Amino acid sequence: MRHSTGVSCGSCRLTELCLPIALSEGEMQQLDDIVERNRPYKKADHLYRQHDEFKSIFAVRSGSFKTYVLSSSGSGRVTGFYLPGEIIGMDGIADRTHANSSVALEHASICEIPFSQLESLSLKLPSLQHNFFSILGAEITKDQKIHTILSSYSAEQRIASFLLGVSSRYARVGLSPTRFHLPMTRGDIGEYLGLTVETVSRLFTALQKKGLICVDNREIALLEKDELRAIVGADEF
Amino acid sequence: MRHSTGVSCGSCRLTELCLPIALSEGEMQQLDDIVERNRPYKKADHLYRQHDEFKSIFAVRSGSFKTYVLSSSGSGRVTGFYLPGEIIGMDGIADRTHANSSVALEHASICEIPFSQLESLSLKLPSLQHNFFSILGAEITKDQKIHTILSSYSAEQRIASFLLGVSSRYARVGLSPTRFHLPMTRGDIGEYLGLTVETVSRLFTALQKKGLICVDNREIALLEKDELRAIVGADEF
DNA sequence: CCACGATGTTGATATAGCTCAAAGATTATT
DNA sequence: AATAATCTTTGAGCTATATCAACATCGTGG
Repeated sequence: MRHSTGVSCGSCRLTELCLPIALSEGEMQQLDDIVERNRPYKKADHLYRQHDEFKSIFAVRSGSFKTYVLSSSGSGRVTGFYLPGEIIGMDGIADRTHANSSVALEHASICEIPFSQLESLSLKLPSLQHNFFSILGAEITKDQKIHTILSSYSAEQRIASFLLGVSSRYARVGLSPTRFHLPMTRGDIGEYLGLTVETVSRLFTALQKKGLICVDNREIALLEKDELRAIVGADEF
Repeated sequence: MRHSTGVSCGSCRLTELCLPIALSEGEMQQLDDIVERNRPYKKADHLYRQHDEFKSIFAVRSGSFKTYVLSSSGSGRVTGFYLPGEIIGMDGIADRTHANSSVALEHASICEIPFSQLESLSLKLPSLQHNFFSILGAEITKDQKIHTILSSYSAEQRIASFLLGVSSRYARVGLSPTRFHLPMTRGDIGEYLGLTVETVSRLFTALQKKGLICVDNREIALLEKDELRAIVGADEF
């Protein structure tokens, strides 16, 4: 079901960060033809649910999403956050079934790219195939980095790393890397980082007391990025 | 540098688990032509190192590898183990530089697939492109599962999950899912699972005392798989 | 074949982060 | 605007796992 929005890849402000990087006019038009720009999503709307059949990947145009899995014991675990210019849904490629659920954290709009059509078009457009390989590779690199964070960082390092990560992701789409709004709850952050809500909250407070950040509910200012980097220690960011 | 081994994708026992799944004779021949079957690797030989230029992905033909990153503080963290029939090196696709180092845990042999040639050939062979997308997708799904394990499982659950995971990976290549040899040290397992060597060792002992496994140094027998599954709790394996 | 470094085990103690609890702040609903 | 629901913060005590230490075993190179 096509929703008329007047938006096209060519006119999208995120073109340079998304699938169409380095595509020619004509190529972009072909990609444009398979992209579906659905109705906007509102907070708590699901893009797909765990075990749903995998049909498409989704580019976040505005707003944000989280992905999560439910353990059989009921409590969920957040597996990722997706901001504008990022791609959701690659967890379904391998076995044609989504391994996560995906839900909007706020009003959001997406571009849906039917996977089978993306595959066909990738055979014709070498640049598109190349871009998509890169996007899959970037997802792998990102996931492995979180592996390292979860297996070896202290709670303070995790939070510092998380804030710096969000910062550079906002910077990527032209937003401020030092003042931003967190679309997710402390609980979501905790589930994502393997910490409890209480620990997340305490560390936000502690980092504020040290003067490294300024917290006003979900509004965050990074005051001393270098000191945050020093906490993380590694050669990242 | 080509090494003559008399081995081809067509004659490889792992064909059905590797890149060539569902390729025709002729297609497989074309893939075969770009695969390089290098000299065997011996224990502690590196396949590539962190920051090396990314040129190829590698299929493990025999033996095993681990991938790891070194934190600036010196101590490494293991990011993955690779057994026969599995693909290493996808951590370099996105930014053309390997994010991990990769080292043989024992005598091993691999098939090297130069990435640029794989890309070109994927444009011509839809099945190959499809397979490679699936392999990348599977890596993503696997990494996200570890995310969940590290962010929410107890030490005992991590070890049980790890053993069941290794079991099914050996089963996949036709080896016993109940009796197998672990190619990695307790320390490697600990780094991978975010635990200390001591905790890993203690849990092996504890699971043995409970009668769920039998441990003889690196030789493992899974005696009560169902109980191991019950420990993990989730709906996995 | 011996010796030495690497690996594995076990015990005692410390601590980072969890759990439980309760109250305050924000957001959603009627 | 009032009320309910969700989210956030803070405190006090607990526990799973880390740390430190000592010893046992394995396997590899001389």
